[in-house]
Amino acid sequence: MPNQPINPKMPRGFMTPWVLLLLKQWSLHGYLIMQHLNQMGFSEVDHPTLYKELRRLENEGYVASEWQTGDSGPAKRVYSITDAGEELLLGWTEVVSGYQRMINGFFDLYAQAFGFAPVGNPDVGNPQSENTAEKD
Amino acid sequence: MPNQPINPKMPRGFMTPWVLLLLKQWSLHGYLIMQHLNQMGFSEVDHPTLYKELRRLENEGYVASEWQTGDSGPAKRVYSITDAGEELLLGWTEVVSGYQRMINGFFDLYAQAFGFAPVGNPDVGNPQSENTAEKD
DNA sequence: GCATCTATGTGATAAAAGTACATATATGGT
DNA sequence: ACCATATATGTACTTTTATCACATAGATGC
Repeated sequence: MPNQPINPKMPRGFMTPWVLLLLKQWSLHGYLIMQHLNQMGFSEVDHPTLYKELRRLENEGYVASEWQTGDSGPAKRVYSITDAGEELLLGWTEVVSGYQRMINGFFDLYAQAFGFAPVGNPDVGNPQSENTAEKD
Repeated sequence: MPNQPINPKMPRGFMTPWVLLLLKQWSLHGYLIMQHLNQMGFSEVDHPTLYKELRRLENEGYVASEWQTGDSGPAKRVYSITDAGEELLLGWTEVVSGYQRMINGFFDLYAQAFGFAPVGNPDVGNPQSENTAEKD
């Protein structure tokens, strides 16, 4: 395993549909969104990146926020999705479907190139022994 | 469908594993790699981005290139993967598996939020009529 | 009193991507 | 002969994006 150069940075454009979908399901503040994203596999979301993205989405009318004081701890800016945001989410969902097809294509080619699917990938039956590779 | 703000740009870090995998399977020059990537779903790969990425991968020893003159048309810089590149590909494959899990998580949450999977998504059986949504 | 967790933000810098420009071979059309 | 287009690769500049460091503040545990 190479240890240095892999930087699986999730770009803002990759994060957006997840944020919109989370806000479709729940009303959340930034800190909670960050924790949800981490749970869903986003490695170490940079919090300024997320807060700036939320601000941008709000400026463009896709989410709305209001301060939640009252309860314990520091004030929370709670976001909820708008109608425009739900529409945007539908468009982004098609994009994520495209990502999914690309990833399926990756593992198809992987199986072609190596003769078997990588360990842990549910795509193919992972023989690992009955190696029917036919590389030329 | 929103028409303006969705930018499904594939970042370089997203493109890398596909490039390495293509070069694991074949020796290709940049122009052909670009066409393969387009076929695999990368929308409009920016050619300077790809050429710079190939140059970077070569500088870091993950691919090697040699000029192919001789045949018709302009000279082609044909790339092939190195041993280090194959190792890197294995690392990236795990990352792509992570992407896959994230996308599966997206569609799971989508089904939760909307009560059904989006049209065209193979994840769930797409009832679309027997809508058993249980949104609170 | 101090560290840590929660919670949100700003400002400066560094990295990355996109745009425009540039070159060259080859082919097909007018 | 000239032009447009497809192939094929590249550089330079600008803009966008992301990261890092810094900053604040309430609450809890030691």
